[in-house]
Amino acid sequence: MTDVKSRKGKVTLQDVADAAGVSKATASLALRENPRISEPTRMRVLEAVEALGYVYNQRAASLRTRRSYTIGLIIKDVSNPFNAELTSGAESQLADHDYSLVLVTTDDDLDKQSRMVKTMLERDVDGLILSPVAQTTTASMRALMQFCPLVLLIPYYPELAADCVGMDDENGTARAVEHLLQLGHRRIAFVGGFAAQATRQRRLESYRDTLRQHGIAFDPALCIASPVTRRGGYDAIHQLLSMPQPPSGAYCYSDVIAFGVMLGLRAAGMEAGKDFSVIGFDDVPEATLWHPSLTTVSADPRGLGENAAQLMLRRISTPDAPIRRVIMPSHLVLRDSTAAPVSERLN
Amino acid sequence: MTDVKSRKGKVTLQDVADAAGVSKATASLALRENPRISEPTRMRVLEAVEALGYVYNQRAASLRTRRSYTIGLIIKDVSNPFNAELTSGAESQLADHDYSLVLVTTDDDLDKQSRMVKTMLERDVDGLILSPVAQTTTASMRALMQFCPLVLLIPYYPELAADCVGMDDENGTARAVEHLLQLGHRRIAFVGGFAAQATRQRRLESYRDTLRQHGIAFDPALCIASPVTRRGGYDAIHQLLSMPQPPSGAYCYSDVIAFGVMLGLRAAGMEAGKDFSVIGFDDVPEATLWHPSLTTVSADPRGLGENAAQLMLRRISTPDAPIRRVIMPSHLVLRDSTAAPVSERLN
DNA sequence: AGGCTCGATTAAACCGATTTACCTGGCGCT
DNA sequence: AGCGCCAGGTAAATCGGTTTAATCGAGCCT
Repeated sequence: MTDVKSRKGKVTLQDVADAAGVSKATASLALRENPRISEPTRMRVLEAVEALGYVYNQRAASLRTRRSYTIGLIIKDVSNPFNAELTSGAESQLADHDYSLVLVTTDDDLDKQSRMVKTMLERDVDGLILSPVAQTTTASMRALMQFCPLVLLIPYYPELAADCVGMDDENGTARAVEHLLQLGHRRIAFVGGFAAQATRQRRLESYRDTLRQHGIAFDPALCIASPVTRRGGYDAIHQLLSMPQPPSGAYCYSDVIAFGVMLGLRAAGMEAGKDFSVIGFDDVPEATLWHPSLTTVSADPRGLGENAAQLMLRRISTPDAPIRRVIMPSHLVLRDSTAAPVSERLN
Repeated sequence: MTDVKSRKGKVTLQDVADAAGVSKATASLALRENPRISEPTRMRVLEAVEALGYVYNQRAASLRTRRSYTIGLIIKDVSNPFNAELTSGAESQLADHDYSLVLVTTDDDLDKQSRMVKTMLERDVDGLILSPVAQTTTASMRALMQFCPLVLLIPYYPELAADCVGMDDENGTARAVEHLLQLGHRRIAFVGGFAAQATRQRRLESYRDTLRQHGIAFDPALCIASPVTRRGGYDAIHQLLSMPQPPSGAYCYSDVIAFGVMLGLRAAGMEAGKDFSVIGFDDVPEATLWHPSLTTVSADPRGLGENAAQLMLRRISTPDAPIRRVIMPSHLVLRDSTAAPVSERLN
């Protein structure tokens, strides 16, 4: 019986070579299936590997090959379902190509982001997929690109020549707002997020444009900023309902916000899809399951992660390929949280 | 202006040493704050680092130091909220100690798990946190432990001398079943999971014991196996409701299953917390938000991840420390999905 | 002046692989 | 016999750090 644990240190390629009666170089070439090594010799090496329980040391190899087969993913937080799906998509895509995912989170803190980026560079990842926190400067990202391939996630920076994958915020927003308009809503709130967020700016602009195209004036009082949490949505709807002329529907910055809004409605004795219409953004898995189920803009977070990984792999294999920006299509998923406004039905 | 990108290859420690007019050894020692290097010299090195934009290569260093500051986390799937929380807890705990998390998933497939374990060993992680798929043999885990420190997650193996963190399935289950009994339920189903799962075996046993202690015979027909998905719960409740003597409540293997059961009830024109009682396990964030909110055994997934990371860090710093098994306490969270059975209320 | 200590620095070995350039023995050909 | 060529293999350099043992000069003592 071959006892592996009896060896104090790890088994190295040199040990394998010795056992097979060849040189280290030959052992290396044999394992990498180089045709210069004859079949019988290769077999002897393979047997030695088996007998000694050798495990290849990718880390040592990477020093020479300059490939770590490791990609860093920097996001704000894994526990939220959108990011969890995104991570899952990226991980599986990378695993399919023998890359590993190093996951770090920033807690939406610029300082922590800087530290984490530094850590990743020191870990010598082959590339970095980054979902930058709001305050990240384009200059710092440009600097980062000099150190390793970079793929940007979600809030995309048009002025930065970097691969990125974002969502079609404009189209999704337009569909959502149009849906509410067609149902007969005239006072439609925009709920959640903060002004600094680039994504929110695009959606807000699109919301405003869509309203204007339908001859409705933009009312800043209907636009509520809030943290992207259920609590944020909960508080926002409370504020909206206590207005002299409350809205009859809300387009929310994210599903999470929309859930909060729905909870707030319930607390106020109202129900989404009956007394008030709610639309979210993201289409997280729970959206189907809420009661009522949530009408939302479907954003396919897993697809985002997969695409980001693919862009990264492409960039690594063809460093000089032209910049590619992937805009993931988003579409409105009609469910039960939207209906004609009460006033309309009374007529 | 110091132009970093103009350098073709990366800036190496040798470059720094040259710029500072010292040897590579001195530069290395200076950066690691070795007291043997005088302060003025250290300053010169630091300036050179700054001027050249040097980034430390942890990977190269690890070859000599035998520390990669990297921990592998192998779970079935990140997209489910329980695992997402767990991952988040582990990641933040590791990051606090300057370790990075390499995340891989197995899709609950033994074969993929083997491949991933191998990949992690080749990547030379300092330790492995593993949530083994059901069919994993103790022998294979024992073998694995000879290669790197191992912390086991969730389904713990009492016969294996390994650090592990699990949940108090017995106590949680007993509380859940007792709650239903106290409400007056007599026919209580056990829903979800497959017989091969060690965790399920423990819960099932505890369910049976609790019933017996209260003088209720175990009815195998009330025990439904199913995949751990919403669909699984949905189908199971359908099957249960079509029995001649259907149960009046169900203790579910996980919240996800419980959600499926609630959906199935709704599809059958019934409502949890009114016509039927449902208890879950895990207390995922959505549990609060369902309508009705879910009574469930709270399992603190984030705490599990944090504890696993802590065990790993401890094992690395003190390799000979005695084995530690952490059992996370679980307690019943009463919400709205449980109530006295209809029959009881008619009396 | 010679011997000693001590603090600061460095040369060189090392970690575990890859890769290049070189070596060697046998074969075919003239 | 002499030559070139080729298949198969290897020595040694390399990647970018760490670490040990040696060096070196200055200061102190007698």
